[in-house]
Order: sequence, then C-alpha cells, then structure tokens
Amino acid sequence: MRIGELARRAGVSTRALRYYEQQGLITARRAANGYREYSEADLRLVTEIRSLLTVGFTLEDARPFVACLRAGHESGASCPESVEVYRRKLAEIDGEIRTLLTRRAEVAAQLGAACPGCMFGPPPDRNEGES
Amino acid sequence: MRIGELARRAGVSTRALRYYEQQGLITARRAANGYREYSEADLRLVTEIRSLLTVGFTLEDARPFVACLRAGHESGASCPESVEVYRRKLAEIDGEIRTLLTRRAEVAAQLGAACPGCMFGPPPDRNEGES
DNA sequence: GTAGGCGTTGACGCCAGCGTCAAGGTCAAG
DNA sequence: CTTGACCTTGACGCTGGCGTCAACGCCTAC
Repeated sequence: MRIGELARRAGVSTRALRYYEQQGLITARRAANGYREYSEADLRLVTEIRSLLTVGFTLEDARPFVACLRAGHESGASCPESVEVYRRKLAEIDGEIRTLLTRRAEVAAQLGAACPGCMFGPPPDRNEGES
Repeated sequence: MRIGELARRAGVSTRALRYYEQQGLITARRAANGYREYSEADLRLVTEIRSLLTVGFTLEDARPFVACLRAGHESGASCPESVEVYRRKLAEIDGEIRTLLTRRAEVAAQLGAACPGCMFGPPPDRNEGES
C-alpha cells in the first residue's frame, strides 16, 4: 500500500509517517516512480508507535519496540530493551506524579491562605486512574 | 539598582529579566545613558514571578499576581484574578495527575504482561506529596 | 589610552512532533 | 488533453522560557 492508505488505516497523517521514517523508525520500499510502498508489517509498526506515543512515550522510547517487532517477535515488548524502557518510563511517571502531588499541595496551601473557603475536595486518588 | 544587581539578588539571568519586560510583566525606568533602573518593588515582583514559575505556572499565569502586587497589595494572591488562576491551576494539576495515574496503570499492565516479576511497588501515594 | 566590566538591542538555537504551505512529478478517469 | 487525487522533497511555523552569541556603547581604573 502507499502512504495515504497507510495513514488512513493507522489513523495518522502522512506527514507523521514521513517524520517517523526520517527518524529511522520505519523504512519504505520505493516503487519505480519513487512512491513509498508499505506492507502489513509496517502498519503493525505504526500502530505500535502510535499506542506508545499516546501513553506518553517519545519516539526515542519507541525505538526498541519497533526493533523488537522487526526482529520477528509478536509483541514489541518481548525484548529486554523494551522491558527496560517500560521500567524507566514507570519510574519517570512516578517521579512526575510525585512532583505534581507536591505542587498540588503547595498551590492548595496558597489558595487556602489567600481565599479560605475556596477549596474543593482532595487531590485525585490513585484508585481513580485504574481501569 | 541596575539589571545585573537585580539579576543576582533575584537569582535569575539578565536575559530572563529582559524577557519578562518584553512580555510586559515588569517595566524599568531608564537612566540617562539608557540603562534600566530597578527599585526594591521590582525585586519583589521578580521573586513572585520566580516562585510561581517554579511551582509550574506560566508567565501568563503570573500576570494577575504581578498586577496585584503593583496595585499595592501585600501579597500577589490577594486579588480575585489571582485566586481564579490558583483554582484553574489546581484543576489543571488534578487533571494531569489523573492522566499520569492512568498512564502509569497502563504501562504497569504492559510491563506485567511482558515481564512478570519485573514490577516494583504501587504508584506513589498522595500522602507522600504533602509537606 | 586602554583594558575590562558593566550595559544595550537583535536575532538565532533549543526541545518534540508534527502542521502547513511551496512547487512540482505521476497516474487513471473522463 | 485536462482535471484532480495522489505522491515527492524542502523548509518554515509553532509552543515557552530562556541560553548564547554578535556587535556595539558606557564608564571607571590604571
């Protein structure tokens, strides 16, 4: 398939696909006229990238997953490099959550001091986030 | 005082001060030779801006606080516009925390599926963030 | 005079992940 | 032949808060 079809099926823009290629995440066979030609495996790669991005990963983070799929594994997370990225990201997210909780407490304290009676409820509980 | 001294006393770069001025957050009287001249009140404004930025506010968010101080109030948070920014920010932070908790759960689930036994403990609890 | 430590404005660089034109080539349908 | 949908590369724009030159003026000390 060509880039337009891949874009539609993957739910991304053609610009994004060319960008991923430029970043070395995906590659494309070229037809005689210069058009990019993609396979079903490429669709799989792009959907993997997209799902990772939507969870807050960067394109750099996605590299090991793509490499893992390219290496023939069924899941992009089957390789130790991918697992390592997961662990790193988990720690990173935890750090951000802690930072935000600290900020929230500071801002809430300031708001409470400036305007007693303006407060809502408590910070979001971790139970809410679990699906 | 001139820009260098203000920068040292406020703990920011001169570039930052000129940027705040360009954004209309602070203003400076000009000496005969064109040098910016600041007062103690300006130092107060800059420290207010800095403390807000470190808590995750943008310069845009800081505007009402600066205006409040300029209006003669002792605290930048004494004005209703500032309080409104606090409320907005609080809600914003809560949203980000919820997003991160959701992501954390998703990533943890993926990690658990890809590598059973790789998990650490639970997500950070809200009690940790409160000083 | 001159070294050098202060100040001035202007403008590009950075980070990420693209959006959005610009200016064209390709190909099938009518 | 022409229209029009598709494709190509190249390059600037965007968001925020500055860092970092560049090229120059001011002022004091020696």
